[in-house]
Amino acid sequence: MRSYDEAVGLLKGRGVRITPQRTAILQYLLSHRTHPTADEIYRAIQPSYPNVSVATVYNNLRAFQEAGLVRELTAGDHASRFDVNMVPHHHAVCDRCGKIVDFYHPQLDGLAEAMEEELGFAVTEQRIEVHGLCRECRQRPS
Amino acid sequence: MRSYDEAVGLLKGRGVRITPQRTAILQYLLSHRTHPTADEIYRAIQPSYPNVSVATVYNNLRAFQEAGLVRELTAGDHASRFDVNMVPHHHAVCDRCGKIVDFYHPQLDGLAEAMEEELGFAVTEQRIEVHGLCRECRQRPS
DNA sequence: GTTCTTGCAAAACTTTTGCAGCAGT
DNA sequence: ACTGCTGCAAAAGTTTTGCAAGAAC
Repeated sequence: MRSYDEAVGLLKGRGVRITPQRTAILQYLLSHRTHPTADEIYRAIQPSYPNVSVATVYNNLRAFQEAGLVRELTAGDHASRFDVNMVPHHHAVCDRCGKIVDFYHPQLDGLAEAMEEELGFAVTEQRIEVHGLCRECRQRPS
Repeated sequence: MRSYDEAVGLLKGRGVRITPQRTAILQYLLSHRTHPTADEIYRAIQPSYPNVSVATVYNNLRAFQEAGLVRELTAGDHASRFDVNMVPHHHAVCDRCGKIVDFYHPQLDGLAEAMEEELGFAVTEQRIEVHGLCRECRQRPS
């Protein structure tokens, strides 16, 4: 998912109404590709929409998920994180600074087919997370 | 990690004391390779150890993690799950019955090296989760 | 004996829910 | 106008914490 218009088009196509709150959440997700938590989104849009509630953020993130617009991730801490990038990709989570870098590696293609053959498992989603230290944190003393 | 004795040896080697509660948790993990949640473990050992507290289960799962004996997973629901299998492997989560099947596929080897070269990222852990329907659930009507 | 662990209750935090009023289509 | 969304507060669920008493080494 790249542009706001594209995202709104998708939502409308699935019968999801466009409200100011949803616009705000969507804009935040699209302009901060940092895989924020629900609470981060809430605090970010709070100044401009002083009366959005946390519940609304959760409701809408779920609505977006059901529409196939975002996925829910987990970075190891105990709060879900959300990702609007629907192009297949994976995540490198830095365990020191918490940053999540998207990456793609062709080595991981074909896994779904292999699993279907070997285990009879019908894959609907791959969730590949690699943990470690990013380039910057490696060069910094602990 | 395969046997109880092996696990206890590792814990002792790291200065982790062996208590009845820890024994119970460990035995449960080793005999139920179902990647239970903290609460499942709590309820399972409750009859035999009527006064263990949930806090103790959490404390000990964390102690085990720090000793490198278990890893924390997430199956998409909002409770952490715990895994004693320290042999490199991945997880196929059935989104209908919740079962987690361990699997290993050589296609996933070498990923860490590739990431180090391309992104300068020092990988400490791979967390590969595939979601979908298991063989049994596919054959069952929804 | 020393130090780590337990157990309790309470707190902190994340996520969901019910429902009256409101807004998008 | 219809239907779905919002916002509030409250509930449900998960995880952490403080501390005195007890247990492992």
